[in-house]
Amino acid sequence: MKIRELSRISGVSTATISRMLKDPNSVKESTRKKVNDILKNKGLDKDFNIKCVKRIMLIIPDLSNTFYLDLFNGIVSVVQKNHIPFEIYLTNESIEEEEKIFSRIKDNRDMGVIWVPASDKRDKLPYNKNSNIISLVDRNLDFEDIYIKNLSDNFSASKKATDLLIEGGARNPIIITGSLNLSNAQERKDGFLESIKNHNLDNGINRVYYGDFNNSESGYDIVKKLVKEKIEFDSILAANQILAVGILKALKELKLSIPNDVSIITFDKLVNLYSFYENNNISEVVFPAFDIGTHSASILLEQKTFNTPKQICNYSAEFHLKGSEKK
Amino acid sequence: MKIRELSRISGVSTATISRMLKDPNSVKESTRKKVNDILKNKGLDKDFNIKCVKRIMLIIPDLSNTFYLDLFNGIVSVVQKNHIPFEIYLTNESIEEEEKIFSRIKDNRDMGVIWVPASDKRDKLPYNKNSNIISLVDRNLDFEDIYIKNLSDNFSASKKATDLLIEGGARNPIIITGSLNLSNAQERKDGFLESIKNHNLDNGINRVYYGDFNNSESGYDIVKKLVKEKIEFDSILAANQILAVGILKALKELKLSIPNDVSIITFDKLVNLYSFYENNNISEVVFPAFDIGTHSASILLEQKTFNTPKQICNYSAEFHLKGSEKK
DNA sequence: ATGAAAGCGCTAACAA
DNA sequence: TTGTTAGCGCTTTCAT
Repeated sequence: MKIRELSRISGVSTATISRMLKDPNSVKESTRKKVNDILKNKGLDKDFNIKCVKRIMLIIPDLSNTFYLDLFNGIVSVVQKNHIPFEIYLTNESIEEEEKIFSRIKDNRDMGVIWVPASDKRDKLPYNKNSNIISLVDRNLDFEDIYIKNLSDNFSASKKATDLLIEGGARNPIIITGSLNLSNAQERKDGFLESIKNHNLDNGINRVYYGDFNNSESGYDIVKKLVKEKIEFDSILAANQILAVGILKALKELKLSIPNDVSIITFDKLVNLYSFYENNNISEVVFPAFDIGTHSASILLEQKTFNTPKQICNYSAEFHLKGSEKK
Repeated sequence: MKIRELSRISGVSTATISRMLKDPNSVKESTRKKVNDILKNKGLDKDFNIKCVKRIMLIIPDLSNTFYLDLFNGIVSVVQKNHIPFEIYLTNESIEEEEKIFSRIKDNRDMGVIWVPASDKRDKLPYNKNSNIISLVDRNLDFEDIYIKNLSDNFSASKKATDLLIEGGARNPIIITGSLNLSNAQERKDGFLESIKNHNLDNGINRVYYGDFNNSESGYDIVKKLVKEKIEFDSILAANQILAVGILKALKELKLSIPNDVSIITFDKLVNLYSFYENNNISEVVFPAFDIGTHSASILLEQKTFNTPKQICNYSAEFHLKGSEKK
């Protein structure tokens, strides 16, 4: 099926059809409807993609943690069902790599991009908002030009997790979070501090320790150092899965029991293949990564124009409570 | 830069350039060289892709195990360096899904496909060999028309692993492998049996047990059942990582010590994030997944024609010996 | 906002 | 194997 044929059966000129396929908004609503109805009735949707976004690209730091892998699988489930070409690029948290990737697609106006930014630290966006439709995921950026955001409500989740720890008997909780370059780490810290304040606990800011979201050893080192320097704590909020692994190892070596000596909640799923082997009873704060993936992809496919209104979606965490939060 | 311009500066007609870009072999070597030299000298390689494969697609069951994830990362490292569009599709081991994906790309002659087949059980190939260039990975298929294969030498690796177990003192080794629908499972069984035969151990075929490569519980159940039914064994070759996890859990619950009561080697890396937390001293048979990924991608990008000669690459395993194989 | 018509860039047919 | 030429399909221009 060619434009000329569609023009013939719809009584609309080839030029108008051509315009419509490139940018639906450049054609009057009634004309568009006429052509679309014909496409639907004759089942020609496959020949002519009338959507604004005809393929999707995922730009993401890596696929090394379960959140990203679930996110990826969610996206795949949508693109595969809709027969949408799907590309993936890894930035390895490098802004330069990210810019290279964006520069290569700047002329592909039919490309929708699902983007997990490499870092929050940047002066400008790496793309032109008139070239690509972007669906931001997981890490927030403070630019006016980002219209679609799929974010985790880290602040509320962290606040609630801390509430649970304190209501579970913690008198002296701490948080071990990641670099403040990451909005996640920042927001999880802020939610923690909010709960601390609400419960009238003192020394809020002194309860915050900074590790590395990509390095278990940093969590391990922090716990070991605290104990060595006799800095007291009776409860830990681990701000991600990778830190939690190091923290748990340190607690084990120090023979501190969970939850009696130290209660704990961690962000992210600790479970994976090995959960079959190793029972773990650590309470988790889990964001619906798969759903975030399906939604961030679907919302791109629904776009009919570049002039999209702001669509900011905040996902709430699920709490998988297994007892480790209660003394 | 357009064909017309290249035609002008090279003194070759637009038609010939067009032909050359579509299939380099349709143009005389000297003419091709003349045009290619101009492209190189003027740095126009970016405008005209003179390769046969202009983009790469990975068709793979899933990304849930470390072998596939490493393979994926190897491929990504190549496509990203070469600025090659890269798509990925998951089949979830469904041949129907696989056929759908192939049918959608059958007219994209510039697409190179890296393919991990969903299953060995099939009557015909799901693609036309004149439409796409395929690089088969990990699972073998017995069709004449597959010219590029990147396979693991499962037979030799399994034979050597079994040799190590027996030389380490095993008198009564068994293998727990996967469904015979998978060439991996098949070949690992055959390598095991070869070693058994070479060492003049009896009852070869009775030493083989079949679990499910995707289900740890099957490995767990087999070990439990063997002990319950008092079927003796003093050594296990676990034919993949997922089975190994279940096997290890069963051995732990049965209080069978490794390697004294039962020596063991497993295929695939057991290490992952949790290796930081959980020390494991299990010997592993590991294929170079990352390298297989880079090679299977590179070999596609090097193709200059559809009439490619057979290129079958067999990768040897690395043995990460940690003592669990020696009694 | 639309259609007629010209234009663009690539490909296929054909002849040498 | 190559160039000429006609053609195809889509886009852009321009006039209304």
